[in-house]
Amino acid sequence: MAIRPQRTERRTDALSKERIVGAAIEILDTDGEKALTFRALAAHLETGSGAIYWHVANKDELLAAAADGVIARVLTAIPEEAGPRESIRAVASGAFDAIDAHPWVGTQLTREPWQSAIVQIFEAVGRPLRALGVPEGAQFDAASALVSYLLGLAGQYAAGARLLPRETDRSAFLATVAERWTQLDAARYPFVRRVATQLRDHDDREQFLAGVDLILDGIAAVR
Amino acid sequence: MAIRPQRTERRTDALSKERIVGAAIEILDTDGEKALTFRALAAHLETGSGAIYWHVANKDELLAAAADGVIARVLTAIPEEAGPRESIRAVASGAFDAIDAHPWVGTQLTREPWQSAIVQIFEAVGRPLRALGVPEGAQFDAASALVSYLLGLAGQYAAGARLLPRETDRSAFLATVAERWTQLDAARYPFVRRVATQLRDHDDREQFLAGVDLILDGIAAVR
DNA sequence: ACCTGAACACCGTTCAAGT
DNA sequence: ACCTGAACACCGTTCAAGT
Repeated sequence: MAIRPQRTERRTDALSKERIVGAAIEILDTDGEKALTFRALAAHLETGSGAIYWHVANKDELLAAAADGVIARVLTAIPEEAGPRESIRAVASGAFDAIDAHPWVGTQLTREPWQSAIVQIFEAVGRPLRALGVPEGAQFDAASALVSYLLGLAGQYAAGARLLPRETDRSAFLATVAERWTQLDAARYPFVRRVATQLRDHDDREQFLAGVDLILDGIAAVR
Repeated sequence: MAIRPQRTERRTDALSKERIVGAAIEILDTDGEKALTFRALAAHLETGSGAIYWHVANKDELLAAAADGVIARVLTAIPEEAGPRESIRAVASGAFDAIDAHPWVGTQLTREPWQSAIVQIFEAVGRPLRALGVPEGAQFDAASALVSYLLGLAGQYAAGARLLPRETDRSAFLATVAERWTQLDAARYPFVRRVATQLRDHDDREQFLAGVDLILDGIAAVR
């Protein structure tokens, strides 16, 4: 209702790590992992490719910062008040949704285990373990198992997205793989053939959370 | 004791997919992932880089074939007579050892979930589930969880190896990361700080198998 | 049918030169 | 201090030309 005064548009032309990372995320989201090059990024920011190196050490740092930004946003959105088990499930499903929305995050997370995004996830998954009654000595293994599982699925999911540029949807992709599974040698691959139809019809998110529950059940069993 | 006759060295000069994959594995093992280029491979095989494309579609296929070869060898070495749980543990530790010996396998496995090596692992891990008493409807999720976990760890392990060219050993690397963890903000990272010393002192293989047991316990609990 | 190796179309990164 | 953009040192892949 109020007529806003002509804003004296603050110039944001100056390069900064934030602007660079933001532009990188934009390119990754809209055009995919392969599209992020320093040349494309420089064009997007209307600068020279060398300028980026003034603010960012190299491409690894750029990708790590981009993944860190996405994950940090997801983790801060998780309510703290929930019980420990719900809290861990919330972290896991938050991470899943982030990777679903930004498949390149899945690729990046599996590239450097010591990067900030991983440490954040490790903390968020590990902290509730004490309240869950897991003995001190078992918490490190338990948190590592959860994080490894999450990263494994993240990697597979990202690989799928890397294959499908945009056209095919995931269910068509799964149907193709399932079809291939049914044609495997019956003597060598009885199990794979048997579950091929389940591959075709399953829901990724549900299956991911089923795995988290499996691990949580295992953790509870040890306790 | 017996004096072997002068062997009439069979000429194996002709290129073939096997020879190419064998040479690729050799380069990957001795010089690391980055060293495998078509130029290096061609030099190793004393041919032109274009010749390789007559036998192999592209680099993805080459890497998949290399990983497939390593994994197939590991899986056939596993005794069938063991109980279902021991069988799954044997597959997991076999895969771990293969990735430990050839870290590039870890990278490759996480790149294409539909590749032959993954299907082999999926089969080897899924087949014993029936004998374990897991209901038909739960076997797909259980096998997927085990494979995702394995791939997650494989990726992390490979990333570590990618970082350390050759000099530093893994324990020094873990000590460095652990040291960084102890310097994190106490309010935001209480858990990570608490387990930092465990990171430094833990055994990767033991922790990996602890995770497998955790998942197997979870699977047993559901049953 | 299979091999050769120059050429093409890219990369990430560096660095002298500018402002 | 920060930016420019050509240049460097690579890649994977293609393809005309050979045998």
